[in-house]
Amino acid sequence: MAIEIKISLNDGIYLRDPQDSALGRNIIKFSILLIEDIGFEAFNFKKLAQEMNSTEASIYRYFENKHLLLIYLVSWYWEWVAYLIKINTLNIDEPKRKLEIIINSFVSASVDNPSTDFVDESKLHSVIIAEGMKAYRTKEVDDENGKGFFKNYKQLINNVAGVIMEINPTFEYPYALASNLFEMSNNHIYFAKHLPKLTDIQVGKNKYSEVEKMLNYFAAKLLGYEI
Amino acid sequence: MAIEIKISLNDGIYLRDPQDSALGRNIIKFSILLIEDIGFEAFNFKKLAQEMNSTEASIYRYFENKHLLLIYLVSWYWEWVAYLIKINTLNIDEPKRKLEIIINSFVSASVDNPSTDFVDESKLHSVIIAEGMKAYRTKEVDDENGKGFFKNYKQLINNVAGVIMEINPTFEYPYALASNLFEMSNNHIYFAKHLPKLTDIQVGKNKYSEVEKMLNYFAAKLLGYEI
DNA sequence: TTTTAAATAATAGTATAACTATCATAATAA
DNA sequence: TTATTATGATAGTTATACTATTATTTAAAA
Repeated sequence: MAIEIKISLNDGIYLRDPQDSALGRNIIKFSILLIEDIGFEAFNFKKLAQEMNSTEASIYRYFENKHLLLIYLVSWYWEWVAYLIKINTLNIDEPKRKLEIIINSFVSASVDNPSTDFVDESKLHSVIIAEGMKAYRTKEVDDENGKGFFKNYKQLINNVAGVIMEINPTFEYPYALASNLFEMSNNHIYFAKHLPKLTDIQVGKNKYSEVEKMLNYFAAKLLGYEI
Repeated sequence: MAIEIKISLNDGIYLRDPQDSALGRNIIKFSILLIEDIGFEAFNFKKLAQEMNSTEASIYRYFENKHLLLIYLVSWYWEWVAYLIKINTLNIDEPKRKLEIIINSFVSASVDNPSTDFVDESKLHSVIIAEGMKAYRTKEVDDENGKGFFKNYKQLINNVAGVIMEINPTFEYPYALASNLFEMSNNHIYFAKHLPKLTDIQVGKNKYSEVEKMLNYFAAKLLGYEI
């Protein structure tokens, strides 16, 4: 029996909570698959409706537009990573070990760890790597940030920054390092796949161990400890 | 008298070279202003035509679509930064000092250093910070990379990686550090302006000295030297 | 169980975006 | 001066991003 987690997200993002109905869950499920397949620019609600045997109008009852659907997916991902970090660091006291687990969670949020049957975390991770930043690189960012749409991300970074400060209380850039580790993780997986001249690491199919090693190295050097 | 630099960009990006005509230069000039103003998603050729008192059809004779125009702007920016780095490191031998100049160029490519009268480098920098990554986070990236559309970026990173290897020949991630310094620079300027909880630094109006300080600190720590 | 309400489907319609085509006119080059 | 090319003016096509309406199914309440 699968444990069902109800992920808690800002209800301003959606018109009707997609977790509460079969149609809603289908929207999430198929949007991840379709965005991964054709990319966010080519993705639209008409194609999504076709893919899931529903109608455009039905999808519009859940999300105002595809931009807000992307924010939903991205928020889901952030919550999912936060959850992974939480359960995997529950019994850990050593902050350096905690950061190692955090980095592992950034890199391998993909693997073998399903939260629900309708979200394929591995594909969601692919979507985040390729499209995630488009959720907050828009002219609406200030308005949407004011509405709390990005609080999951800020919360996640806040938690990571806390661990960084535990490791080295005099380090001047805990928040910047935290967000950079997350962004760098996604960036360099993307670079390795598409623009390899921009990185030194290589990745295999869902094998991101070199990225993990690099992030651990960066963190250790910056915070002044040996791995 | 202003020195006119003809920037050399991959001619697959455009249909007709915008540098070669008044209309073309206007397209570049006004697209920067308009994208900065309304954002890339809301930007289109019809609005651009209105803004510059021309027609949609005329603009389409220069660029296939707005995506390729963005690639053009981004490539211009990369070339511009590379040029800045080149002239400012001409007489510098010390690689640490070179990296300092590189970081300064990433951060303040904006200020007081016009290359041409039709490109406002400061506004272009703003556009790159907010929209730059959208040029290469698309489903077409592999195809376009194959056509050489991103070679300006790869070249720039290659040069920076060269300096990094001069400083520390045993450092394992010269390309990743180079691209990360560039991406981090734009990211944290953006974060400081729009999502300040994701960073530790603050920025003023075109005053990015804290970003510069942070990047210098990161570089020094990672490469093992004192600033 | 029926009746009522709510969710979804089916269909149609509008406005705008993203182009393409055609022809006239202006500027430039041969 | 004529031929060529660039631009402008205008119109048209297809696709996207929605909104509206009504019918039908499903679920909840009485």
